[in-house]
Amino acid sequence: MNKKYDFHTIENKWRPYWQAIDLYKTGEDPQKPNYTILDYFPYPSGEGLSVGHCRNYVPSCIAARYKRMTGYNVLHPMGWDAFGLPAENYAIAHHIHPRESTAQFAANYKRQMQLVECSYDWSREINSTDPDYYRWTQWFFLLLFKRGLAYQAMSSQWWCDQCQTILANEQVEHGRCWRCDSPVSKRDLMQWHFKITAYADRLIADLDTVNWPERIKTMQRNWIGRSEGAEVLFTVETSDVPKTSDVYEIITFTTRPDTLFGVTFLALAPEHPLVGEIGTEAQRTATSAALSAGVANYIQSTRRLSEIERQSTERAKTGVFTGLYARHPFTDEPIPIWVADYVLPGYGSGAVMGVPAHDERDFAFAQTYNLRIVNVVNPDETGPDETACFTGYGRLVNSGPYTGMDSAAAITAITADLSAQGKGRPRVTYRLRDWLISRQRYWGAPIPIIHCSTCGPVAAPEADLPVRLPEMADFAPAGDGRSPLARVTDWVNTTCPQCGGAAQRETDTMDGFACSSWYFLRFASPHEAARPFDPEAAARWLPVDTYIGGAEHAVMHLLYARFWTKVMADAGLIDFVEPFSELKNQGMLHSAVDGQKMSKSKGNVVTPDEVIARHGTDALRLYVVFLGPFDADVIWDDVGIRGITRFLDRFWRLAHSGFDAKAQSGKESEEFERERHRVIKRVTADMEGYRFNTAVAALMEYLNYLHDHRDVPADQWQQALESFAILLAPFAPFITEEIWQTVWGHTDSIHRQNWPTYDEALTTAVTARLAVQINGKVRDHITIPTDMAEAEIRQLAVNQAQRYVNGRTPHNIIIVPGRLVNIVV
RNA sequence: GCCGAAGUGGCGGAACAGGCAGACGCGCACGACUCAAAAUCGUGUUCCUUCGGGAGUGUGGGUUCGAUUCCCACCUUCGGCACCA
Repeated sequence: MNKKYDFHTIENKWRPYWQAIDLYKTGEDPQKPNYTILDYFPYPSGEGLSVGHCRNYVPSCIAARYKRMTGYNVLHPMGWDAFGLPAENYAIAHHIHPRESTAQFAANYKRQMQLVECSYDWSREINSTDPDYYRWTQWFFLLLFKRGLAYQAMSSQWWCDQCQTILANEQVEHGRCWRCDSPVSKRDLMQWHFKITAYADRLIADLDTVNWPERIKTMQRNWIGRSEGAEVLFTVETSDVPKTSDVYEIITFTTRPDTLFGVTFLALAPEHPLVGEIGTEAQRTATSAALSAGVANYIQSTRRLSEIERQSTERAKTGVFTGLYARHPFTDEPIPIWVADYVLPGYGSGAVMGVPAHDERDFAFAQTYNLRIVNVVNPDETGPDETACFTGYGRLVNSGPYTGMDSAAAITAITADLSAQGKGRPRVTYRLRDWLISRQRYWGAPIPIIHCSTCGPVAAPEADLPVRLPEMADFAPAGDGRSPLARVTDWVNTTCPQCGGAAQRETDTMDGFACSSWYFLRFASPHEAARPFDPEAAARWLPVDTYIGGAEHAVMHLLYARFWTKVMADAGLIDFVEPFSELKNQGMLHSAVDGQKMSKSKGNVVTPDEVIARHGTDALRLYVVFLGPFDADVIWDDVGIRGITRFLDRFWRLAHSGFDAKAQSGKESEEFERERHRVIKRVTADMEGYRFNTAVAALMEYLNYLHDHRDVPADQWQQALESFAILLAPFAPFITEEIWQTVWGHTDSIHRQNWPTYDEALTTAVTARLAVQINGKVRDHITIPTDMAEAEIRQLAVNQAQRYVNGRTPHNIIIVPGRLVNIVV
C-alpha cells in the first residue's frame, strides 16, 4: 500500500544521515578536477533569511550538487561578514554586545541555511569578527601600508550623522548613507585611505579577462571613469600689490584642449585652496573690498547647502566673481576668475576652464552671469550655431594658429604646445577616488598602526597581531568625530615599536569591506594558523570558478576585492590577478503584496521557515528556481507552489505504484528509451546554463510522459525512474534520497551517484513531423522518415497541400530539415 | 539628461543559431470518483469568427519565402550614473 508523502518525516530522517556521512565535505580526490562555487559573504542581520535570499543560495547549492555529481571536487563554503554598522547600531539600541548579537544572527542564518539544506561544507565556516580572522585582515592592511598603498590624509569626506562615522564614496547613494539611508554631510578629518586609484587602469583592463555580466563590467568602468585630457595652467594677475607668493597658478583639467581659445572664464570650486588666498589678495585693493565680501558670503551660503541640494542638476548654477583675472596661456588675454559651486572639489584639480560655447554646464553658467561666449569649434557639415552650445568634435575657428584643424589634430597639437611651453601637460583623471577605510566606530577590525611623535605612523609588529578590539561597556560614539576606542586610554597608550618611546594606537577601525576583500582566500584553508592562507590550497581552489550574488555590489565589494587581489599578486602571494573568474547575478525576489523587496519594516516578508513548514524543503527549493529565470526579478506567489507540490506528490506515487505488472507489454520501447535520453540531454544543458526553471519544466514533462507510458518491461521502467530521480536530486534532495534508498533499496546516497549520461544518436526520432506552409502560413503536417530525400518531401508536401495550392504553380519550395516545408506560390 | 536591460494569454513564464508562438506551471471551466468536500484522474483554456477562416509576441515601418528573434524610429517599465569639466 502507498505510504503518504510526509516530507517532515523524510527531512528529519535524512538530515542527520547526511551530516553523519559528511556529504558536503569539500572533495579532496586528487584524480578529480576542483571547482569553487561561492556565494557573496553575507552580513547576518537580525531579520534572518527571507525566501528572497533563497534565490541566491538555492541555485548555488543546486549548481554545487550538480558539479559534485559530474565528477568534481567542490568547494562550496559559507561564512559571516559580521563587522559593521547595523550590528553595532542594533547592539547600542538593545543594550547587548555586538559580539553576542552577531553570534545570534549568524547562528540563525546558519540554522535557516541548513533548513533549506544548502550544501555548504560547514567545517570551513569563518567569521570576520573572529580574532583569528581579523588578525589577517590587519596583516593585509600592513601589507598595503608597507607597499605605500595605505596612507593617512586630511580630507573632507562623507559623514553620516546617524551612524556617526565617515563613509567611502561608494557607500553614499543619492546623498544618503547606504546603510541607514539618512542624509550625509561633509566633514574634515584625518583619514586612512587605500590607494585604489593607483590600480585604476588595471582594474579597467582586466575586466576583459573575466566572465562577468556585461552590465556589471560597464558599471565598474563608469565608476572608475577614466578620462584622458590635459592640465592647463593659468597664471593669476595680481596687479601691482605685493604678493604673498610669487605667482598664483590655477591648474585646470580639460578633456577638450581643442576648445582652449574659447575660454571666457575660470571657475573654482568653493573648497579650492586658492579661493581663500585670492580673497585676501582682492581685499588689498580698495576697489574690490565689496567683491571680497561677496566671495566670503558666497562660500558661507554654499556650506549651508546639503550635499543633495548642492549636487542636484535641477538647481540653477550659482557663482560669484572674485574680481581677479588670470592670463590665457596662449593669448595672454585676461580671464575673469569665478567661484562656482558646480565645480567639484574632488575631481581633477577642482578648477575648470569655462568654455561656454562647447560645454553645457559652462554654457548655462555663462548665460546666468552674462559671460562672453566665444565659438571656436564648428560642426563639420553645418555652419556654427550661435544660439546653443555645440559639444561635439568639429573644425577649429578663431583659434590662432590652430584654426582650420579638426578637433582630434588640435587636441594633440595644443596639448604638445602647452607641454613645450610649460603651461600644461597631458593628464588622465579618474572619477574613482581613493578608498577611504577609516571608520570612527567600535565594531570593526582595529587599524594596526601606532602613532609615535618622533617616528610618525608605524606598523604594529606582525608578532603582535591581532591588535584586539578592547572590551568596552559603552561603545556608543560620543559624537565628537572620534572613535569610541579613543576612550580606552590603557589600550590607546603603548610604546613605539621603532624607538620605544611613548606612542598611541590608531583608534579608527577598518571599513567592513576590508574583511570581505580577501575572505575567499581564507576558505581555501580556513584553519591555517601561521598564515592568512596556505598558498597550495589557494592555488588549488582559486580563483573562484563561479561567484554568485546580486548586482548591488557592482562598485563596492567587487571593486575592492579585485584591488586587494592585484596587490596580493604584486606581492607574490598568489599567481592570479582576478579573484572571480565567473560572476553570476541572481534576480531579486519581490513581494506579491507590494511588489517591493522583502523586508521586515515593510511587513512583506515570507520566510523559508514558514514555507518549509507548510510545503517542505524540496518544494521550496524547486519553487524558488521554477518561478523564473535565474537572473530575472520575479514575484513570490504563495499559490503557485501548488504546482510543485503536485509534481512531488505525483513522483512519490509513481515511484510507489507506477509499476503495474499486468500492464507490462514485456516489449522494450525505443521511444521510451529515447525520451529518457532526451530528458537527460535537456536537463544537463540547462544545468550548465543555469536555466534551472526550464530544467524543472523538462523534468515535469518527463514525469508526465512516464505517467502516460507505463507499459514497458520492469527493467526499463526502473531505469527511467532512476534516471529521473538522479536528475531531480540536486533540486529535491530529500524525496529523491527517500525513494532511492527506502523504496528502491539502494544502500548508498543518491547524492553520490554519477550524473546520468545520454547518447546523442538515441535522442533523435526516426520519423519527423513537418509543418507544411503555404506562403509562410501553416496549413498542414506530414510525417516522414528522417532520412527521406528532399525531392520526395517536396512532392509529398505539394500533394498533401493540394487544396491550398489551388492549382497555382509553386515557384519556390523551402525545406528546413526536421522542421517544415514552405511552398511559395 | 546619459548608459544598460526588458515589454509574449487572466497570471509566472517557454521558444537551439531567422523556421509550427504560448512548452511547463498557476488560475479558471466542465466531466469522472465521492453522500459531500478535499485530494486525484480526464478534457478544455490567446482573441475574433458567418466554423471557411481571420488577427496576434509594446507601437509604426523595413529586410526575408518566412521575424518574438535581425535593422530603423517611437512608447512604456525597471536598473545604474547623475554638474566628473
